Amino acid sequence: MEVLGQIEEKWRKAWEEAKIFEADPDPSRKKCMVTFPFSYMNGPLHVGHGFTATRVDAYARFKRMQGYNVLFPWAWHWTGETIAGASERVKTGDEDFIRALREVDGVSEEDLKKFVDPACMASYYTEQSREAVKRIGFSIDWRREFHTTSLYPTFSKFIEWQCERLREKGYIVQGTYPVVWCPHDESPTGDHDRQVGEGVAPEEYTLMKFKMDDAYLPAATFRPETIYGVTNMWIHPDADYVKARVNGEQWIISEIAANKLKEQQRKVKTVSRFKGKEIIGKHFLSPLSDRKMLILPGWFVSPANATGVVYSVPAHAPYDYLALRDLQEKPELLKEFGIDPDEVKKIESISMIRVEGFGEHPAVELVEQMGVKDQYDSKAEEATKLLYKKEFHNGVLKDICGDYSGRMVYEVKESLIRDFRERGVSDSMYDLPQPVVCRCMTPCIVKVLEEQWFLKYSDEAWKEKTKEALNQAKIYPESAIQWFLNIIDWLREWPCARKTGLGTPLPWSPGWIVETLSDSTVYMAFYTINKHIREYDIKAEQLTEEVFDYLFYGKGNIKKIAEKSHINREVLEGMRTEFLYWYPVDLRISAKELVPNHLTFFLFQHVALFPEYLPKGIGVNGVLSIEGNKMSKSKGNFVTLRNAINQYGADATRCALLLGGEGMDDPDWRRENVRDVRGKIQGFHNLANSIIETAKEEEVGHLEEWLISVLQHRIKKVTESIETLKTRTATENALFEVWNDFRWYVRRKERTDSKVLKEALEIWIRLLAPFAPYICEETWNKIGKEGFVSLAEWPISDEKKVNLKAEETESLIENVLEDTSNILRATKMVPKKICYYSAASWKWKVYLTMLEKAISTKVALSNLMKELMTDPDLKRIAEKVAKFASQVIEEINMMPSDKKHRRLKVGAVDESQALSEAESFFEKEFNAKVQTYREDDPQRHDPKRKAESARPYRPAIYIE
RNA sequence: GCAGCGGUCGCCAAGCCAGGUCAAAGGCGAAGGACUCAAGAUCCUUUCCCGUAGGGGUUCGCAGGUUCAAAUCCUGCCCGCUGCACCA
Repeated sequence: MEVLGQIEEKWRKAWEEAKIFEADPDPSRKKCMVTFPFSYMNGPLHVGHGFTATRVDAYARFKRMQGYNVLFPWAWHWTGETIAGASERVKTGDEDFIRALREVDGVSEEDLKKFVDPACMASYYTEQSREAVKRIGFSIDWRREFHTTSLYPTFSKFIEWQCERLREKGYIVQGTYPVVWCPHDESPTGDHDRQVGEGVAPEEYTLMKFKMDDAYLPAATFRPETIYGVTNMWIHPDADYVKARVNGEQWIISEIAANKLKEQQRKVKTVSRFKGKEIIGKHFLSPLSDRKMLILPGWFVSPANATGVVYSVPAHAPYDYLALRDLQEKPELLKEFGIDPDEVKKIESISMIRVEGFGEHPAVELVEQMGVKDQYDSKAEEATKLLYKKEFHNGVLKDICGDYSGRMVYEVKESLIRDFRERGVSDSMYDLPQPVVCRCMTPCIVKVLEEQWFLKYSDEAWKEKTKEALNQAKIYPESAIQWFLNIIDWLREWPCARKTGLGTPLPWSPGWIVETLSDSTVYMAFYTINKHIREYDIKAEQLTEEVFDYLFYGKGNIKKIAEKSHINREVLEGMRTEFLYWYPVDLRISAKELVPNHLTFFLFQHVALFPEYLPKGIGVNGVLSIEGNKMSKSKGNFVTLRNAINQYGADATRCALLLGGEGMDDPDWRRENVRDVRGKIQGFHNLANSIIETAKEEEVGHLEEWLISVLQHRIKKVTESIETLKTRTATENALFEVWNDFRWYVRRKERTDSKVLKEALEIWIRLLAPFAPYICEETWNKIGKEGFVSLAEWPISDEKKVNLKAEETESLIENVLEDTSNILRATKMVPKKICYYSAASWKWKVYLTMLEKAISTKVALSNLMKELMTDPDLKRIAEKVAKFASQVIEEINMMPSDKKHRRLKVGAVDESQALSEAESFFEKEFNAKVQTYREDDPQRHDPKRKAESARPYRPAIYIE
């Protein structure tokens, strides 16, 4: 381990000194720009990042070896609320959080003190992570590195330019929408920022406006269609209500509701304050029929829910029925409100929805059926939900429902809400169906956020073009394409600015900061020019819109731009060249969780801003788990990249990650596996060394031909796999399959001193280099090659070196080995002597004839025999021929066509020679004397007359 | 609920799109053996069941279907994982 560690350190330094990963434009070479989404610096990089990034790096290294001019840049994401929030938690002394920083991230006390400044925190993790990225051996051009936010002013200028261009094209618009809002943080509260209420979103209630004296009772409901069945009103007798002027009208609502409405763009002025009981017993009018009805006490009513005013439809709402029944059965409850019990008794349910499986009054039936006791019974909630669902999907509105009579509820719901609104009989308000509490422990409300900035991902034309962009790109794996298409359709306006957190202020609206998923979409273009910005120390002020327009669009007069910006003309041209050379992005890879947001935004924004430079490839991979569990700091199974490298080394970490999985499957990080892979790396090193040290034998025999031949297939497989980002398959082949080839060779040959073996090793090292670059660099050097393997030429599969005969002969030997062992196992014999009999040459003649026929048609025995009998030699032994043919006919008909072609091409194999040559091998394997004969050798030793059962590729076997 | 991915011989994981080479790659684990004074490393064998001659039987989430032939194609079902928006 110690040795491997030193090797890695040595080569990392060598790469750095030789600057081999610094890539500059070179028109004579094809370019390849690969990227990994910059990671968010609220913590150290972990092995999950490592997984995706290693895929990028393996591809980069592969392409570099293929001769491409490869650029793999790197940057850090600091934008957003999270770092600011984390820093805040340090400031306020959140013990759990601080413990995690100490224990998981290994932050020292001294550094911890600095974390009260979010920039220091981000900077700390950036330093740490850069170190890890270097040590794992990613082939990065560090000259282009940066981090986001206004703390990196030149990048901020780029974001400003991006926003301006988007707005100019009409892709950034303003809108007013309701959000879940934390009054303390003064910002929207996303799902992950919540202590309570995951998944809860603002819902719009319809408020039916019932007239009462000089005011309205705006009763809240999700089912305004039930207005036709209203019988009374519910008010909580003990809750606080107000009469308030709301946008010019007098409303009677709960006090809580009045406060809520203030946040929803309503002018609310409280006129008077009172307990609910004060209006109970009064009468009000239905907005549709002028029917006079009674306000009754409803203890189930929550003043915290919507307006705290509820109208009653006992025929269709279990709560309403229950509450009414309670009052009718216990008239004493009415006493304190001075209501005449007879008037309440006279209230009858009004049936207005017909629904299959129920009679006139579904709510009544359901309550009886489920045995709900009263309005306080928890089963009432259940019954309500059930009935709502039923009536919505299957309910038909009855004749008393005016224009909507005879229609299905779900059909008319939307237009009904709109109609009521237009006729002025209803209004609406937002509220949360369940409580939401922010992480800062403040209960959240709904706020209608005014004039927020949105990216207009709802734009149909934009969507269409984005689909085209997707279409022209290579997506790995292909199964992700459909997902992307769905996401493109599904996206709507995306809020692209926030009020708080780190980031770049919107240039035209400084109170707003560009949000994280919006400043991370086209920044790859910034890599191309940041090299110069850093080299020539170009200041943010110099990076005007005109400069960017020139660099990215070639717009404007360069002379004037150079003068105005005080950037050298040559420098500007160099930057322009650099952009033109590197763009578009050839490959971007991320975990699949970014498909519904970042990766799709990445496409959208390139369509908008760089339509000539659309991304060429996108890779999506699974999400890494740790020992089968989701990785998380609180679970204590958080594995940082740094720790992984410390424990197992870079090469082992890389290979273990790559071997974990490909496609969209979730790979799993297992200590056992990594440890083992580390052993393999060590083993490779040892084997390579022994081959290098002993190579001297010049002779090229059958086994050498075989090894070089099979290696050609491995080259092809690895090349194709990595090209299509099947990184697991690629690594598996480069590491294990090639290893097995070498192992078989050594086992058969019983020596490792062939020069061909060393040649084969040269191929192997190169095949493995993208995955385990350090150990390959070391062995490449040891084998005596000049230069870095990182820059060596990728092996090319050479058809001419494929030797089918050698391969088929070798597979013959393997078959014989296997068959012999099988016999030994079945008979439980300990062999003293083994005899092999190779098939007679007439059998080969028949066999090959059959193969040839089988290429085009299914071979029938009768036709075949007719043809064979035209050959006088065969005719003489017709009986034997017929017997043999019938034995192999099934095998031949079942044989897949490429195998038929192979064997035909190879023709007759000299099995006798092959077997004789392998005699000593078999003797060693079975620890017995081995003799080989031809089937028709008259001198053969064959007491059990086995020889005649010999078939091509299937010699007969006799064991004593 | 909507959408995406998946369910393979102890575990991880290929194969499935282009049906026969599939009892089904590779890795791990396990058992046995070689080497060694010993341990480790390495190498070999076995690892669904049966079998005294290279063979046979039962398998690829479940149930059907298509086909000479299905892990692979079709239909229905069951079970996991992930995403679903003001947020990285």
